[in-house]
Amino acid sequence: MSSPGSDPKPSSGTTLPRRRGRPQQFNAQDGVAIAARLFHRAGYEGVSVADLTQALKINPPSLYAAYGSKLGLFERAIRAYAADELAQVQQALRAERSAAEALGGLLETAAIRYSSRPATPGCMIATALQSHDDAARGIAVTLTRQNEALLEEYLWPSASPGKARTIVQFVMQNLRGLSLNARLGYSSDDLVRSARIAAGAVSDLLETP
Amino acid sequence: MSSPGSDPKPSSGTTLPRRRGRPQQFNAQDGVAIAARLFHRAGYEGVSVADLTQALKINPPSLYAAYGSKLGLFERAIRAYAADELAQVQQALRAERSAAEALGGLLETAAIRYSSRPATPGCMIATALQSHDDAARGIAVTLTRQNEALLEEYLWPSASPGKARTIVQFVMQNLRGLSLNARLGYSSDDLVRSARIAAGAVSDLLETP
DNA sequence: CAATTAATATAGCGAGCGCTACATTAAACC
DNA sequence: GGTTTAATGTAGCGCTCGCTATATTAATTG
Repeated sequence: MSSPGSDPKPSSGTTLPRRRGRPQQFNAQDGVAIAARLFHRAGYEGVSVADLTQALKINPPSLYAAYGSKLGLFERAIRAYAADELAQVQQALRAERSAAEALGGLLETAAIRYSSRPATPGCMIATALQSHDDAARGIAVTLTRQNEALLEEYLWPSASPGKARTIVQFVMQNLRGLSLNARLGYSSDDLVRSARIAAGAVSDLLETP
Repeated sequence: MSSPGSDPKPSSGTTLPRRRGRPQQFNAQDGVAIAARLFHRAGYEGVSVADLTQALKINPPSLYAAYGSKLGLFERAIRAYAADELAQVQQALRAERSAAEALGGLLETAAIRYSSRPATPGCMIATALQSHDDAARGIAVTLTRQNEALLEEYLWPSASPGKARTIVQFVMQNLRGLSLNARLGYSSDDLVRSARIAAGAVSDLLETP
């Protein structure tokens, strides 16, 4: 009966020998994913604790026991989202092709991603960048700075540091514009068209030394 | 004593023969300008009625008597802002030069405008586009659609309707990205550099028929 | 001078917010 | 079984939100 293997919902990746006390009746990781969807759609302040507890089918004390606070859950949600996006982006960059092609692919796939799930349009991080809550926005700023730094380092073999910085800023500017336009309801085709124009400009920049 | 000329603060542009009742002790137009600054900085939901009454040095009933509601004041504020911006944009477009130069100038001056007043960075409309309040966002969407339509019509002599639409979407995407980057604290030089890259892409699009 | 009209100041309503005290329930330990 | 540990459900705290009822003040009107 008490064998570890019978644990139906291990909240961590490794199978633990189930702790004492009443077991958690919901999966905390699933909760993060659900919260991420809500926060992506409506932003940090657009989602209330009541919304979250209703979506996770738990009561407030369970949420606070599991995540500490609304902000704590938001941080876990946006970090999970960022890790997911980062994996996709790095896959786009790691492919054996030129930096121009890679950045073009990055822009184009972003355009598609931003508009492929109408319930969660745009980029969650770009959306969170404009929260009025200082702490929530701070988390988004930190994540976006990390992504900018990563892109910049990726470009160092292909461009001077200054030029890399310029290109990254232009790319981020367009990604953020794409995210906003996706949230405004622009079609996937429209977004891809605009992404390709930006990609062309990046390509020109990389070609002229 | 009761001559109209002695009216110290006519709330309307025309000098009225002062109505009956206790006179308004604040200038409603000034109030709109002050509110516009607050809303520009912090967005619709980032400014409370208490913030507004404190900034206008009035009590809530006076605000509601003058503007109807917080949303009413926001609408007057953002419309005033939009009219102001529209005048500057139309001046940029009306100049006798090519569409490419005009759009390039539009992008560049926007980059400068968005970063010239650190207390109110970015574009107020672009910022308001992401409010969580449906009514406030709706007003911003309406204004931005009007601006898009205007830009599109401006381009009709220079490009096919489809191409005009594409160019406008790309320009708006970059304006919105510039606005967000301005709010993130990017320097004026950085913004202008990115704006010029976008302008170059627009120029290319207009040159290739 | 009243009577009328309108903007003011005081004070607080109802609702929603993030969050928590408290008692209860369900598991592991001995 | 009894004890310990932890997650749960109920209920509601303190606060801020947009907004307003009420009484008061300051002007025009006759």
